[in-house]
Amino acid sequence: MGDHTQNALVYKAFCDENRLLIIDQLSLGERCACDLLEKVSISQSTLSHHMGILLESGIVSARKMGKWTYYSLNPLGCLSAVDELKKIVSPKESTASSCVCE
Amino acid sequence: MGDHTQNALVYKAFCDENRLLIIDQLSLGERCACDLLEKVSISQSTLSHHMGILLESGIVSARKMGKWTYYSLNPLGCLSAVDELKKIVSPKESTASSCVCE
DNA sequence: TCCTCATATCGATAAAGTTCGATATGACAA
DNA sequence: TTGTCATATCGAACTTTATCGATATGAGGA
Repeated sequence: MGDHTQNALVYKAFCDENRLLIIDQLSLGERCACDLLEKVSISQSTLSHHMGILLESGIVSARKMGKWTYYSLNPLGCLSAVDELKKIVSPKESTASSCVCE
Repeated sequence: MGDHTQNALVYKAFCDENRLLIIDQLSLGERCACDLLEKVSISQSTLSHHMGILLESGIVSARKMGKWTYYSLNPLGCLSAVDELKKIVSPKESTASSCVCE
């Protein structure tokens, strides 16, 4: 089976409402932190914390340009998150039903 | 955009290693709680707690038969989790790039 | 009815996560 | 070099989550 430690990190991106709001914004295109800060009502340090988690999950990339940091969805990371989820929930061949109840 | 409160609940299913182990087992077929307990090294009360979260996320269903409870992946819930994730990370038409940095 | 067994719920504790204000860092501009 | 601005990091408060043992619930069997 897959790497649970890594997968747990990936799907952590999607289980906080503020991170889902941030992802909403990034799905509209690349955004700098100051833009995200305007759309989501959290402090600058909290935003930075969430961006760290999103980067760690691999679904977001960052690009630094002078003073600014631009964030965007990472197409490969997103594809991989969806594909892996598909695998996680897909029925698999089992050698035997292990249930011995009854 | 989607319902962030609900989505956060759905993806919570996938961001804990023990829940991913439980899902692994259920992807092999329906299992009763006693089977799951043998495969995942947690206490009975902890398992029950995780099963509650998995049921709430909609990706697992429960079926009671006498003393036993049988758990299985809910195909509709799983499909919906994958489809919704696809939507969440898919690029969307934006009326305008809001980034006004420089 | 009474006992046993499978699972859920309760109450407590410890670990992890979210949030903030304050401060550090590092880039550009004067 | 000095100041300003964008972002990251730190430290603390608070909330949520994971975990456990103990107990409750509820079904089946004796």
